[in-house]
Amino acid sequence: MAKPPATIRDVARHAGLSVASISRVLNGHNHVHPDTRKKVIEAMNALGYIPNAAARSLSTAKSHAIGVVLPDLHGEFFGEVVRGMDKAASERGYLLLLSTMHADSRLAHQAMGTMRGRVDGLIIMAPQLSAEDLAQAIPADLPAVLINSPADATHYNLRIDNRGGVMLMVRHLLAGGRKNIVHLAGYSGNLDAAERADAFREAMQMLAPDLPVRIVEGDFTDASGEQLVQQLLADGTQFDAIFAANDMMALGALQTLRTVGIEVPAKVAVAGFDDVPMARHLGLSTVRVDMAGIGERAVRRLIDQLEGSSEPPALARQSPTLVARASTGR
Amino acid sequence: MAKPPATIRDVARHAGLSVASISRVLNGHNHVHPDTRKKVIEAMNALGYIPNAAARSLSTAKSHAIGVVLPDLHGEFFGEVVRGMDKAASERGYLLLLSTMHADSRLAHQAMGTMRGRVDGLIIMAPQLSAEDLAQAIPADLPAVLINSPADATHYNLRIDNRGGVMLMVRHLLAGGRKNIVHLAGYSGNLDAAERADAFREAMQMLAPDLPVRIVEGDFTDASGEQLVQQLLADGTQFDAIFAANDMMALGALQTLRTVGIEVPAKVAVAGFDDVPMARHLGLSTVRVDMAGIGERAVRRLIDQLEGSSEPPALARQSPTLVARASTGR
DNA sequence: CTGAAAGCGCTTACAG
DNA sequence: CTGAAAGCGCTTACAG
Repeated sequence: MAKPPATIRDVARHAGLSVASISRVLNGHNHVHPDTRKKVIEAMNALGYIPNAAARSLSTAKSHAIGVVLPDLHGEFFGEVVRGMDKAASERGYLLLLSTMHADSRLAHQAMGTMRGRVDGLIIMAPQLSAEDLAQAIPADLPAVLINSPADATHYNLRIDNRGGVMLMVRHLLAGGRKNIVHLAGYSGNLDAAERADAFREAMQMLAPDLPVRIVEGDFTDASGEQLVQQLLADGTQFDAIFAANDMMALGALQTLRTVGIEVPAKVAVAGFDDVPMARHLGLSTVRVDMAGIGERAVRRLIDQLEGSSEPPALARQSPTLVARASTGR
Repeated sequence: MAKPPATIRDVARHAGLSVASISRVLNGHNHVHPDTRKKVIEAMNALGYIPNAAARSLSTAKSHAIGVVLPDLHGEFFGEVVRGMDKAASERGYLLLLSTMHADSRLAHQAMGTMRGRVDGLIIMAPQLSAEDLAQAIPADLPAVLINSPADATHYNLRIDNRGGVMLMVRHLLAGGRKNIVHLAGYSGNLDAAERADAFREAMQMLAPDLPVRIVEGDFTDASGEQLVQQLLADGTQFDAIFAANDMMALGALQTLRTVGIEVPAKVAVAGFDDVPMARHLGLSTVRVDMAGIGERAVRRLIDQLEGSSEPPALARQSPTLVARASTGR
């Protein structure tokens, strides 16, 4: 508010040098005499000089900022993934420009448009967009890395290794002696839900070909988990394990089982996917996805790309881990 | 990657006008002939023109970006508060530059320094910093709005109305006929913990002057909630209600009570503060704070300040609401 | 209502 | 190793 901030010219004047020299030490160039460097640094400190980022960007055509476009993430995930991104970005001297995006693809387009010209690249998480809408929304001239988004031949896409995670849990349930496992799937429009259901089928086929494979579809809410299990009971379906496509549905299942007095894990084992904090609290076995790790990897990869050490686009998978708790055994 | 993006000169050439005219319609200035405006818009569309944000910032000395400095927020809070901020910011045409900050005050300083020159103002949430460290870390020339931070005469500070929230819950517990309420406080270094404990004392004094006031100190973790209640039981303390300073401690309390077979709410009512998702699931009564609302208000207020309609700095409070569930009565 | 031109604060060949 | 100068792409008085 008081005096206008010092510019590079003020520093040059103060140090008795040219602006070019100031710029050189600012950017860590070689070919600067140690004495000169010292004088410059003193002058900068004396004036409390901070380079103007806009001027810098205009000159270099680089913003050193990364745009992050995320959906309306529920629960912890938002915080976790952003934390990972922030870590990776700040380590490499980048700043994060954030925009949450709603399911509407027009808004997605708009969100990315606003960022264009202000960021060097984009990280996009758009599980709810179609491949076409997504392709349309990404500005053609901006490097981008995708997270949990529909396939796309031109961008690096980081996804959860759903197959691996499901395999871990199915193996765990079978090892516990379960014979009749029912999978509560998420709603079919969701990429991860679909992959988990497919993976369940495959895992059963592979690990226990003569056991029955049952899949019923819910919508990722606890209410649907409750309902689905009520339905199974009403139908007289035999089962000794419930493997839900996410923790919320698993919690719903637990709720119903408790209500009707079916012991967990004695009679029925229950497992989820995600490892929300509640899972630990309720002793729910689950599959943990390292969201912070995904955020970190995505940013690292984007920066590598921006700075030239890029490899061809690919589909990478973040491996989940098994978290065994009381709900699947003692 | 292909051709370099169009500049304002390209648009001017394409439209057969001067760059000044392009700029005028871009900025919605009056005194532009409708025909001219039309030509400009056509040219912009034809070239897919997007103004260069850096050049704009350099000219206007405004970035239309807001820096957000948040601590390592646990759980949902991070996502919720950012969502609120993003909403308010995008409504007014601002972008959010995000940086998470760790407890270390040097890092706080650094985080804010990086933002300086790239943002028009700052939103800072620094519950863990001392007033001095905070004052030191905020660049003097940047407008800033504080959230849940130590008092400061020069900035608007938005905090949770802990008194109001505690009052609601104490009134609720008393209305349920509880006579011996024990408050599980958070660790004393925390601002909100201290306010909640004080507020508890005051509320009891005011609403039920002849009932005993008991406060024991924990540290906001569920483990400390478990421990504290075990201790109360071991000491033979009489109580028919536990009001914890946050939900995690309340969950710990529930855990201990269940373990030893004390019925909730028949024998002991349990209440928390925050309304984490788990609270709903476990039927825990609590006090809900609208974090998204806080984020929204903070951003609105900062933008008002940036755009001139500022009022003097003040301490504002976001009112919580009572969420009564099974743990405090039927 | 429109255009020519200066200026915002940097970076970077180009000379020296 | 250092400096003078052009240029990045806008905005905005200043004339007309």
